[in-house]
Amino acid sequence: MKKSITKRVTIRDLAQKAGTSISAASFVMNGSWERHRISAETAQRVQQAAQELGYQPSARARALRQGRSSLAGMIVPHHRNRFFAGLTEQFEAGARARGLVPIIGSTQRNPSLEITVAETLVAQDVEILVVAGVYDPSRINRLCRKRGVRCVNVDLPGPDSFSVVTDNKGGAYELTRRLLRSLPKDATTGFLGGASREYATELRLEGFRKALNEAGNTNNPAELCCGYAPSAAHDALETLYEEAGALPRALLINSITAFEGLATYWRDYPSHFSGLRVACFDWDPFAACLPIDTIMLRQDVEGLIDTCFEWFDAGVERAGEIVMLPPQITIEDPANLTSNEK
Amino acid sequence: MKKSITKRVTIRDLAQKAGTSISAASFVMNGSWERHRISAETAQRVQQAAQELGYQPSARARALRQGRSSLAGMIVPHHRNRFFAGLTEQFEAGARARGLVPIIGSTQRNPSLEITVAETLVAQDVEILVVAGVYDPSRINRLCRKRGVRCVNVDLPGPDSFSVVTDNKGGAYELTRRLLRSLPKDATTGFLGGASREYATELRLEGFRKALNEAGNTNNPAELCCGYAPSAAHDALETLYEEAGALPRALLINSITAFEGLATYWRDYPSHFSGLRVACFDWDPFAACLPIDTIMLRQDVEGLIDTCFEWFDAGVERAGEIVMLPPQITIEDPANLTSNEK
DNA sequence: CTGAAAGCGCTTACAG
DNA sequence: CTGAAAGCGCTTACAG
Repeated sequence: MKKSITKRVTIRDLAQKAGTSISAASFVMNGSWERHRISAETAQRVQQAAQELGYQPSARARALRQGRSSLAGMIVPHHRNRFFAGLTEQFEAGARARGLVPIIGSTQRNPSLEITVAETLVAQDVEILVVAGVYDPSRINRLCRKRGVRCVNVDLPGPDSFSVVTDNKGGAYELTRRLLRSLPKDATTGFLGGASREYATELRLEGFRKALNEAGNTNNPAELCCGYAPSAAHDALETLYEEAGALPRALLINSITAFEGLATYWRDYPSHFSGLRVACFDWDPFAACLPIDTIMLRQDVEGLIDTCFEWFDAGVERAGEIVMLPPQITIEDPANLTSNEK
Repeated sequence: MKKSITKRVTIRDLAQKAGTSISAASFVMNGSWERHRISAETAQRVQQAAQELGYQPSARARALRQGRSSLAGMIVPHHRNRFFAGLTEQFEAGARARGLVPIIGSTQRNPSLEITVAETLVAQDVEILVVAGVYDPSRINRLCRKRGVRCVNVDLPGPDSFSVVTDNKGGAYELTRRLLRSLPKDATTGFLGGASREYATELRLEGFRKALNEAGNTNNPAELCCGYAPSAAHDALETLYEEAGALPRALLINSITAFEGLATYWRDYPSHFSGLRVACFDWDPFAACLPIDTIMLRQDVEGLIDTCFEWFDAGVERAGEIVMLPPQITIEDPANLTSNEK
């Protein structure tokens, strides 16, 4: 005995109202009625009835029957910067272009939330899972494999799935080279943010050191891998200043969140920045407006996601393979990048 | 070049492996086995088998059977600023706390995408739909009503659903009052961004004008409702400067995206800003570091979303009712605080 | 051209 | 205590 207030309009109601069989109604609703030689007049009646009833098929019932969910899942740490916001928006667009409904879960860099979110997405039978910026992609990769979900890593690669990443070493190398231009050969330098022993940070450090070597800079750089929190970056700068009596002439900032700490430090002590050049491995429109001598790099957000979908479309697994994308643009004028803002 | 054909593990496989009936397996899997007097030994066997098989129930099959999807939907324009990023993160947390899987769709302020996204969410049978920053909430509200989906508007209210919004008029009034402090009584003023005839913009304009009136400022303010695009705000400032020969002494910026345009304009012409005070109806950490004399307001993102869920939990419809929340914090750039207050 | 029927993977009232 | 069976709302091969 059902006693729901608004009872769902089902395909049965639709068929009844249109005076057709259920299958005819189904064929009309998903556009295959001509192929099934339903008469135009019948199709018309069904569409009319659907209109009047406000009928819309249940995506879940359809998915269950068809064995495919039409859902596309993605995991990111959060949405609070342009890199992740760009990834998720591109992901949404790519998913919709393929008739998939995007589901994005954020994990706040919390390892246990990561696995929980992955499990809920897998339980929804997502057809693809894009994993970005998690603590341990392998666990998620294996979970997906077990459940037959196609999984791809972005930003941080893993041995158990196909991965697509930015050329961290090359990008950091190029940034550092530009940073050192027009500075004295043995200028003091520093690297701020990220976590040592972490994939991206290590590679960026390598690129940073390589550029220093090539420039013949023999000064020991300050390497401050203080994590991603803005406050930690702020404090690291403060300590550095107190110990050395000055900030380094050239600073490579590893991630926009660390740059946030630098911005607040700059606001507190603008005079400490005179003659100082900064480069940042990421981009933000407001950050680019600060009157700090800064070069910003923008990762190829669109390319990263597009590559994931191309891999998905091709249907070939390529587990363990890593595609590396060059950072797209080195930004000195952010004005041309804000055009897609509304 | 191989595609693994992993057949889905169903509850039937689980029951078979554990040597129990399907219903027993089901009871064990969703934790109600004690209530159904399944022996501990049987439960143990089922859990063991589930572990070995990597069995996880299909959320969609369960949803279909139970008549509830455990999905929570939200619509936002995009994720590229702290206001919307904050809303979606709070929404995710609230949904997960209730055992719901969050699905967030962004629409890039495109009216036809808005309705498409709403339809896909409704087709997924979301149990609640939170609508923020769309062009026309009413259409979506009606769609939901027809399909029995509980719908709530955030930011922009509508007559057909419960709505929760920031106190736009009060916030703008307060911002403007602070803006005018220590400025001459008849200082030139301006309002930049948003769209005239739009709900939030009109109310903020009202608050702005009210504060001007109270201050006895009889100067005609420049009201530039140029939309939300940073480039439009930038151009509006440029035009204003050319026409008037100077920017107004006090500027209220309606939304952080318009402030982005102001930031780029400031970068191009910092000298135009001397003696100028700015207030912004939104907040961004980098924007707050710019050396512009700025007061920023932060909407109560947490409160807005929490109120939605409280309404959802209560189960009462309250269509047409509007709950208004005061902006939570007024953030002032500490760099500029020394001369003023605190 | 159209309809009756099986079945996707679950849950749960009911019978044993 | 446990199992057989109905049914959620669809799709589609198959029979008529």
